Amino acid sequence: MKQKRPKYLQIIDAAVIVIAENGYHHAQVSKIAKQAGVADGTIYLYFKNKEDILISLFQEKMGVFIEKIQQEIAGKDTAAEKLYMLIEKHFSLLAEDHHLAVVTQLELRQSNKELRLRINEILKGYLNILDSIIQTGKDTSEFSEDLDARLARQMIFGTIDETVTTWVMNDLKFDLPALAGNVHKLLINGCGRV
Amino acid sequence: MKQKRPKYLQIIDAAVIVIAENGYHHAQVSKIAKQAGVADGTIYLYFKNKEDILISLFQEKMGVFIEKIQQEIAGKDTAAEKLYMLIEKHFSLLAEDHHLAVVTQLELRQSNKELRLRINEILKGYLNILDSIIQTGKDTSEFSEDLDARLARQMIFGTIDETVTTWVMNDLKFDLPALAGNVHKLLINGCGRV
Amino acid sequence: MKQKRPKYLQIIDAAVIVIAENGYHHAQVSKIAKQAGVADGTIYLYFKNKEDILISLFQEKMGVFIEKIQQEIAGKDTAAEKLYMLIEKHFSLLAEDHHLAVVTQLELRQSNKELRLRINEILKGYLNILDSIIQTGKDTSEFSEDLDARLARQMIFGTIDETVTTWVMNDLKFDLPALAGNVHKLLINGCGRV
Amino acid sequence: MKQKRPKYLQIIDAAVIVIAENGYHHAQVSKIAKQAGVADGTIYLYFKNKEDILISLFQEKMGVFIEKIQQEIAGKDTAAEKLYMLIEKHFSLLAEDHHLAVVTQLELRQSNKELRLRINEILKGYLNILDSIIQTGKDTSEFSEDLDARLARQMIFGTIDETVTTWVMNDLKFDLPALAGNVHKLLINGCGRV
DNA sequence: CATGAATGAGCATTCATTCAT
DNA sequence: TATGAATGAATGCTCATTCAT
Repeated sequence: MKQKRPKYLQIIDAAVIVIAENGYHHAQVSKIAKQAGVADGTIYLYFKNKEDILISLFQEKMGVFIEKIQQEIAGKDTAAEKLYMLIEKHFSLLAEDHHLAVVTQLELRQSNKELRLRINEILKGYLNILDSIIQTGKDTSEFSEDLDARLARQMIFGTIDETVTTWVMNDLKFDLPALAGNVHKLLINGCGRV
Repeated sequence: MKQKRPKYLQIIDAAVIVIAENGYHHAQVSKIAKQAGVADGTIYLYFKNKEDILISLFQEKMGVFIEKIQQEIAGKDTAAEKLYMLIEKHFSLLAEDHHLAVVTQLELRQSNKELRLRINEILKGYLNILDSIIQTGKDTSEFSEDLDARLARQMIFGTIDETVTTWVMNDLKFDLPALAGNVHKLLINGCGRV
Repeated sequence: MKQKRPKYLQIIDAAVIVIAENGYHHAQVSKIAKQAGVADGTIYLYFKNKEDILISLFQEKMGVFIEKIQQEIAGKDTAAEKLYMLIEKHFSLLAEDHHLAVVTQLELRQSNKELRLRINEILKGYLNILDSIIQTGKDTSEFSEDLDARLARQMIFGTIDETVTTWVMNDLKFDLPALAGNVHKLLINGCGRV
Repeated sequence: MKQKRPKYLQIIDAAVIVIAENGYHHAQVSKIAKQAGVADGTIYLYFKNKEDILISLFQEKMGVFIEKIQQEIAGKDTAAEKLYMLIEKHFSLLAEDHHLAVVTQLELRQSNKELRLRINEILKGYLNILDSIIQTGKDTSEFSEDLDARLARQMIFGTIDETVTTWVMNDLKFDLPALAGNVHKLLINGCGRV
């Protein structure tokens, strides 16, 4: 598996740094190669093309992201508790890695539609977690049973995503994890029984 | 009336079509000119450069968008009614103009950070409407008085935007305006008293 | 005759100013029109094309230049005196009109070979004066009778021209007319009997 | 030896040919690349931009030019002899390379002021040789001790340059090196004691 | 005579990808 | 595996000139 070779991750980490510091459109393959300490041609021994670097980057980072969140919510029983842990972890993981935050919220969105669709594919792992939380909420009667699961998922994801994007657009100045409580309250209200 | 600058709007409308059909990165100035039925050089009699076309496009279309929404909500008294009209109009206006929907949800987001910041500036007009609805809700006690206005705005905008983007990403297949009622219920719950 | 119409000279004077201030390659027809206070299209009622403006400019200004120099040297009897007056007048006329100096020494030389050949045609009037001075010198035995007239003319013209160009390249800082005496001495030596 | 950068000289030689044959303003980078037998992009591995090609061209060719002239005059004792060798070599070197003659006398002068200033910088090496010859002349009492060195340099350079330009403008038809003797006589007279 | 909106040909430069070593 | 020199397609913008009014 290519993931096991050290240069694979080395190049992905270099890509995150180069994209965060130079922006998506100025992140040339040669810059990534230099940052990774390899020759330009070496990139193509580990990735099919430039797009493959970006896909793999998102896949790799999102994989870790999802895994950590799942660990956090595994021990919780209620949907409310699970949702809180998800929001809190989502915010704190990005607050800990500014480069990654910039890359996922701003830069990677400048890619074309095709790449965005493939990124959406990867995102499904995250959305599945949301679906399972919503289902939990219905099972425990925390949420209304006729709650539209897809819309609820869009509300939760849209709200979290918009909040993070606003934070990044504001140059990561305010304390993102501190908002977890209020965001959680809003979303629980939205999903809850009236 | 804008009849005095027919070519200006002619070029903007051409840009929407060309970007929607070819994607942001393949929307060459010459294609826009051909679509508008003018010479390449004519573009530069009305716009400073290519970026100026995009800014102006967003400004022009968003201006009409905001105006129509404001007309809809002006006659309503409660925050709930205002919010419903906003969601319904937002969805139906985009459902009526698929080209514009694709351009604003997908293509224009591929622009660089600078352009994105200028687009955000223009978006503030829309966000101001949201703020005034939230304020109305607090005044009428529909919403909790300690509701965090900024987060509420992010939830409303994030949810609506995510819903529209999902619709566009699904090739505009499902009935977007039909979702207005459920989205409204979710958001009102979220903002409401517990 | 087109020369009699006031706008003809108005446009030529505007061209001198615009070229001097913006450089040959940034002297657009529209700038010249604006400086002359006429519409772009009006230029083409008086000149065939842009090149015609430049040719006419040189012709018009060089005509006055030659006339004034001829008046100065007409009353002198010796070649030495005539040459001195020519040098002195050449220097002082350009020192009096910095715009014209910049245009003839620097900017007009950036034109293509064809235009340069036509400018050379016009310059022949000036070179004829030099030839007549050299002939005078031979007649009066001031100059050696086997002096190569063409080379002598090139030496005189080359030296004067190089001196003026050096002055312009040095931003017209030093006192050009003050050099007339020394330049004259050098050239008279060069042409003179050994 | 410059064998280490064969493509560098290859491109410069191609540029001389392309500019001589097409004129400065029609010497596109792609034409130079094709003439040099490399891809367009390869040009930019060796030169910063198009202007850099022209600067380097002049530098490279003028460097060789100056070196050869210095070798010629090194063995001579008198200013007169040195000046003769300089003129003769200057004429014969250009007579041997018509392309280079056209490029330096006509085409490169069509560049903008900035480029011309940089060319003047490079020319200083040549002018320094003239200065040293003039100094030699003063030392040996061949030249008047109160000869204005700067004007003398301008006379020598102006005369030689004007002669070469006239030759180029006449389509290199007459025998340039054959003029060396007469030009030399004129200049020595000009600088000499009366 | 005068206007000025409209035209459209022309070109330097970047950068993802390849391949001989 | 690893290198890095070489490739070549692709595009926004300017400005001299025209012509309907």
